[in-house]
Amino acid sequence: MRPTVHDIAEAAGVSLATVDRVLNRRPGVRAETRARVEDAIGRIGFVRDMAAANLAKSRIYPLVFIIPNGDNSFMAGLRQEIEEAIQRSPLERTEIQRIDVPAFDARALAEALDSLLADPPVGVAVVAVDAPEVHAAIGRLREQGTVVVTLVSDLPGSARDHFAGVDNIAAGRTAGSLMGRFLGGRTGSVAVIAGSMLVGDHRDRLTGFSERLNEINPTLDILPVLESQDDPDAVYRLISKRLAADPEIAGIYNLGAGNRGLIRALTGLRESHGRPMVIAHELTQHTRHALLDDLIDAILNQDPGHEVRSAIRVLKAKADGVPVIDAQERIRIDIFLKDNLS
Amino acid sequence: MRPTVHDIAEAAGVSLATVDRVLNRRPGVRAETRARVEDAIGRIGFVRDMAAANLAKSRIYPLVFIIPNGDNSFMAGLRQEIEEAIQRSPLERTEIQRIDVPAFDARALAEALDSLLADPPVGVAVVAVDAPEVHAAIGRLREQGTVVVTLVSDLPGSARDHFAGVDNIAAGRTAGSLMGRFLGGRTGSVAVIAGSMLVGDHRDRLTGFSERLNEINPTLDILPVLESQDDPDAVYRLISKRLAADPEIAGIYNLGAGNRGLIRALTGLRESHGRPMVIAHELTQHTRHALLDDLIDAILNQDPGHEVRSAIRVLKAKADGVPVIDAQERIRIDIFLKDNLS
DNA sequence: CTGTTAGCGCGTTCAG
DNA sequence: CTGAACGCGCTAACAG
Repeated sequence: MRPTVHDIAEAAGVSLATVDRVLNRRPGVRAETRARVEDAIGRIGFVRDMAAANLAKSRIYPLVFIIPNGDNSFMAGLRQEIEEAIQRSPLERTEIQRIDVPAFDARALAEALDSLLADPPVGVAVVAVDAPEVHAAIGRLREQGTVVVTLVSDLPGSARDHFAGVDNIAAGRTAGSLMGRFLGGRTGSVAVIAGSMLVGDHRDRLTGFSERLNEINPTLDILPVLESQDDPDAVYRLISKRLAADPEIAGIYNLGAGNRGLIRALTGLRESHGRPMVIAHELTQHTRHALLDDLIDAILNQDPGHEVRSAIRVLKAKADGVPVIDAQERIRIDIFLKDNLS
Repeated sequence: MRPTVHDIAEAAGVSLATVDRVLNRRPGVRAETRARVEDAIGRIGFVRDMAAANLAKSRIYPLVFIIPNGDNSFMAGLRQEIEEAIQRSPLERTEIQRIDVPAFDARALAEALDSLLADPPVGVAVVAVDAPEVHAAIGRLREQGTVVVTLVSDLPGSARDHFAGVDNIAAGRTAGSLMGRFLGGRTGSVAVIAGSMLVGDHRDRLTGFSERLNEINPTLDILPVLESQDDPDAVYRLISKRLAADPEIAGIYNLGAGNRGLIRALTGLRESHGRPMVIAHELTQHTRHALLDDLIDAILNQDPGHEVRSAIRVLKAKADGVPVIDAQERIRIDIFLKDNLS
C-alpha cells in the first residue's frame, strides 16, 4: 500500500489536520512544524490520491471553452467534440460551458474573456485571435488564478499556460513537401488560398509552404495568395477564376477553410482536362469524400477530438499542479491520403 | 449534485447494502426487490462514481503486458512505454507486470499466457503470434474472466476483447500510394523487404502495398520479397546485394524492422549515384535521423505510447464494464516526412 | 433475504 | 497554532 496522510502524520508526529494544512499550503502552521511535515512527505514518498481528495471536496472543475461561431466544418467538428465532453462531464468531475464568439473579432473575444472575471472558472480553453486586447484579457484571467489553454490557434508570448494545437509552420512545410514530391519534376504554377493573412496560423502555413516548396522544386511558380475569409463561396469564385485564367495550373494548396467551395470548383473541372494536384487542411465529411473520390490528393489534419480531450486533461492537471504526459498532449500534424483514412 | 446510492435506496425503499448488491450483481436479493432497485436506478439516472467505488474497494488493477524480447528499436520503444506506465502505476491504480517472451515463438507465448491462469490478472495485453495454441490460451484466459487486448499484432477470430494497433493492409496501401506518387511516372523496379512472411502484419502490409502500387503505376516492377527476420545485418546484406544487382532500382519498401541495416546500405550508396525512393515503418531514433538526413523519404508509424496507454484504458474500462471513447482508442497510421517530425 | 455500521484517503469544520 | 470528529460516494463485514 502506498503511504497516506496518516503515515505522514505519524512520521512527523503531528495530527492529520496539520498535514492537510501543509499539503494545501494553508496558513496556521509554524515554520518548524511545516518543515518537519514536508521532510516526512519527502522521506516516505507520499503522493496524494487526487481521486480521494476530489471525493472529499466534492470537487468539480468548472471549465469554459470559447470558440468562434463560424460555420465551417472544422469548427463544427470542434463544437461537436466539446458537446461530447459536456456529455461526459459528470463522470469526469467537470462542468463545461461553451461560449461562441464572432470569428476573427478580437474585441468580442476579449469581452468574453473579461466576462469570466466575475465568477472565474478553474480553467479556460480559447481559440485565440492575435491582438493586444486578447493578450491583456488572458493576463487578467491568469492573474487571479484561472488556468488558460489556447486551442487550435496560439498566442505566443501571452500568459497562457499551454497550447493545444499544431505547429503551423511545420504544417505548411509538410504541405510544401508533399506538393513538391507529388509534382515530381513538373514545372508550372501553384495556387495558394488562405482565409486571411491577418491570422497567425495562416501566415505560418504560407511561410512554411513557400519555403519548402522552393527548396524542393524552385522552378514551380507560387502565385500570389488568394484570401477567402474561409467562406466556401469565395473559395469557389477565386479558384474558378484562377483556373480559368490558367488551365495548366499544376497545384492548389488551400491552407484555410471553405473546402466545400474548392471541391465544387474541382468537380466542374474533372470533366474537361486533368486536374491539378490538390492539398488542403482538416479532415471533414467533405474532404473525406473528396479524398475517396480522387478530387483531393492529401489532407493535413489536426484531430479536434484530441485537442478538446487534451485541453481538458491539461486544464485539470495544471489546476491541481500535477504533471501531464507530454507525449500524450502533443497534437500531431496528421497526413491523410485516401488509403489511411482512419 | 448527481444522484448517489443513497438516493436509490430512498427511492426504492431499501437499504444501501441491497442497492450495492444489485449494482454489483451479487446474490442475496429477491427478484422482486432487485427489479424495484433497478427501476429506481433507471428512473433517477444514476451513474456510479468509479473513483469512489475504487477507493472503497482499495481496488488496484493487476495488468500484464506480454511482448517479444527482440532488440529492434520499435519493440525497445514499446518496452520503454510500458516501463513508463509502470512508473505511473500508483496514480492510476494499476499494477503492471511485463513479461518478455522469445519473438515469433507461439509455444513460448502460449505458455506465458497459461502461466497466468494460476493467479489471473484483471487484464492482459499481448503482442500476438498467429497460431492455434495462442488462440486457445487466450480463450482460456477469457473464460475465467480476464480481459485480453492484442497489441500491435492482432489475432482476428480469437476471443480477444480489443485490438490496440493499426490496420496493416491500410498501412501497406498507404506505403504503396506514397511510393507510386513519389516516383511519379518513372519506370523501374521496386524492392520489398519484410521480416517474415509467416507474420500476419507483414503479409498484410505486402498485400496492401502491391495492390495499391499496381493501381497507381502498373509499369513499376515489384521484385520478389526479401525476408530479413527483422535482423539489421540481414537487411544490410540483402539490400546491398539487390542494389548491386540492379543499381537503377527505383524504390525500396521495408515493411519490417531492422531499419539500421537499411540505413547503412543507403549511406554507402549516397556517394555514388542518386539513391532510390525509400519508405519504411516505425519512427525510431534511427529512422528519425535518416529522415532528417534525406536517406529515407517517408516513415509510417504507429505510436507505441498511444498503444500502451490505450491498452491500459481499455483493459480497465472493459474490466469495469464501462464504455470507452472509440475515437480516442483508434490507433492511427501516422505518416512522417522530415517536415512533420512531431 | 435484508439492514447496520465501519472505513477507503482525504478535506473541513469546530473546539481546544 | 493544533487536534478530534465527521462526511464525500461507495463497499464489505457482520448482524438480524
